[in-house]
This record gives sequence, C-alpha cells and structure tokens, in this order.
Amino acid sequence: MTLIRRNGFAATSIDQLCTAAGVTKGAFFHHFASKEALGVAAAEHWLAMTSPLFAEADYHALPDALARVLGYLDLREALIAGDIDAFTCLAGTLAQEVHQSSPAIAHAADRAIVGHATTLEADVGRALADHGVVDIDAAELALHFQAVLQGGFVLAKAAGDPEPARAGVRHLKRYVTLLCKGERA
Amino acid sequence: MTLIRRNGFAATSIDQLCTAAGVTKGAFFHHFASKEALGVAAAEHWLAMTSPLFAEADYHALPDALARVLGYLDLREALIAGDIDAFTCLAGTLAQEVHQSSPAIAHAADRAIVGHATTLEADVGRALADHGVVDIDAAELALHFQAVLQGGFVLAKAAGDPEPARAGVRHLKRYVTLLCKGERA
DNA sequence: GGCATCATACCAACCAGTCGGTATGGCCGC
DNA sequence: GCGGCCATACCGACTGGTTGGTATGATGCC
Repeated sequence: MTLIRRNGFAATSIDQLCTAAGVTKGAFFHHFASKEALGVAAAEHWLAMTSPLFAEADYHALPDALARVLGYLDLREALIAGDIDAFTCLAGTLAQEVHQSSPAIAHAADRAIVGHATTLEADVGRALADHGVVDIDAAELALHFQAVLQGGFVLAKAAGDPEPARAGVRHLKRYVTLLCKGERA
Repeated sequence: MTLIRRNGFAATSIDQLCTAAGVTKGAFFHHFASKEALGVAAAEHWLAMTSPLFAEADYHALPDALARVLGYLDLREALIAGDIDAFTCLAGTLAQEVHQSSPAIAHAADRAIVGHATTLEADVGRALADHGVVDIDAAELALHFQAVLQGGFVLAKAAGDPEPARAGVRHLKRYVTLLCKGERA
C-alpha cells in the first residue's frame, strides 16, 4: 500500500494496486466490496502494522514517565529519514484527500491517528502529573504530538526534504521539556 | 478553487472546475497548458490571496515583537472556525497529494508555505532576541508554526471537527511564551 | 454436488487533452 | 473612415485511453 502513500488514493487505480500485489481484479473485488472499502481496510491495517513498532520500543522500560515521552519523540525523530514515502503516514494522507468524498475512510483514518495517540496518553499524563502540570489535558497533548508529526510530513513533502519534519519533533521535545521542567533542554 | 480543497486535486476534473467557474473547456485550455499548470497557478494564487489578510492585520501595530507573534497566532486560531473546507490550506492539500506525481505543483506549494513563513521571520527573530533566546533559528521556528497549522488541518479533516487544529495553535502559543518568558502563559 | 476462491473478458462512464471553427478587435494602407 | 488582414480569445464536439465495477466461467476442496 506504499503506492497510495506515494501517489495518493484517488490517483492510485485498482489495476495498479492489483499488479503491485500480484493478484487479479477478480480476487480484489472478492475481498473488497469497493475501492472505498479498501481505503478503510488500509487505514485499519496501517494502525495494526505500526502499533507493534512502538509497543516494543525500548523507551517503555525507562522508569521516568517524562523520559519515556521524550524517548518516544526521539524514536519518532529517528524514524524520519531517507525516502519521504518511507516515513510518511498513510492515515494523514488518506484523511486529507478523502475527508469530504468518503466519510468512512476519513473516520478510519481518524481512528488510526487517535488510536495511536491514545497509547501515549498514560505516559504523557503521568509526566505532566509528576511535574505538577495540572492545566493541560494529556489526551489533547498526545493528539498535538500527532498534529506536529502530520504537519511535518506535509512540509517535508512540499520541500522534498525530511528536515522540516525532524525540526518539528525537536521543537516538540523542547516544548514538553519546558512544560515539565520549566527550563530549556 | 474551493473544489480542489474539498475533493482533492486528482479527484477534481477539469470539467467540474469549468462548470463551477462558468467557463468552457476551450477557455480553460486557452489559459492553462495542462491541469498541472492550473495546480501551479492555484498555489501561487493562494499565496497572493492570503497574504493581504495577514499583512493588514492589527497585530502589526503592537510595539512588542512577542506580542505581535502571539497576535498572529491569535488570528490563526480565530480563523479556524466553521466549515472545514473554509479554513483549510490549499498549499498543504496540494503538497500532500501530488508531491511525487508533480514536482512543479509541489514546489509551488512549498513556495506558498515557506513564503508565508518568511513574513513571520522578522517578528519571531526579534521576539527571540528580545528575550535572550539565542539557540533557536527564527526561520525554522516560523516554519514550525506552519507545520503545526498543517498538522492541525489534517487532524481536523480526519475528525471532521476544527477543534484539534485550534488546540494545536494554543499549544504553539504556550510554547512560544515558555521559550521567551520561561513561564506558563 | 456445492461452495468458496479466484481468473478473464467485458462495460459504461469518465478523464485530460485536441481540434476545427468562430467572434472580436486592433492596425494599416488608402 | 473603411475594407482587408491577422492575432487573440474562446467554443464545444470529439478522441483515445483509463476508471471502478460486473458477469461469467474455471478450479480446487469438502
């Protein structure tokens, strides 16, 4: 499904998808009722595929919650490298493209993004609590992480360069550090 | 060109565009060499259209640079309201969709985003300098503003709700305030 | 046999882009 | 000021190819 990330959902034909996957069109429509159904399934598959990558990461073993949050952001920054289509997010691409034409796909993309953010919520909440930050909602901040990443991806695509996306994550780390410790990283 | 923001570039046919604009296909291809040329022109037009909106805003009259920066962010937050297709950014939509298939459009979109960020650079730089922040590049921070906005738009589209985009801007204001004043807003 | 899993051939709709033709209006010699 | 000339602006039917989707048949498994 890299094709969709590269060229977009509308610009990727079912024939292309079938050729790339080595199946025939008959097989495709046997498994998916329509192209839209494929989009929904792709968004769900995306969440299922990326989840273990973060679930099994090392930073979970750190004793300090803030360190775990910063560890997550370190990993995100490290993942932003090489070819643009390699680190970019399918859910964001889908959401931006079909938000009006296909509510079903948009909703699936939203679940993928929010679902991932939810996995951060506990650590973010504890990090904030550990440092006496009481006026910030952990879920909202975790979602903001995703916003910064998605925005970084957009800028990276426009510029043809991963650097703006990495810079965004660095700002995010500084923000979290300032929030919790009240001092510059 | 609202059609492109609503449905995406690939999903919007030239016939639709012509019908909406009240012109014929002959007239279209008289003015634009191809659909790609229209995309480039649309991105350029987008920058030209949105520029005065910010150039003439009130916050420019404020004496303090940090206040001007926060004033800009206040305006951005206020603009995120109502229908999703009304406040969303055309350049970001284009960039995400055609970054691989059409380098010309992607580059035009990049110029629109970076061009807008450049107009913030002076105020951001002065605000940082006024508060003794020396290790942050003003241009990069101004670009980060755009990343947060673009990311907010993506989440808003996925959720079908402007709130995540507004929340992103609020976090941005807090970040800038923390950076400059070292304290919570 | 009967059912799930495909493969092949096909279709109507739609796409970006073309092309022959027309209307308009400025310009120039007279 | 007028007739001929031509460039620019525009029209809309048309084309070759592609699209998402379907109808029908082959194949293997129980």
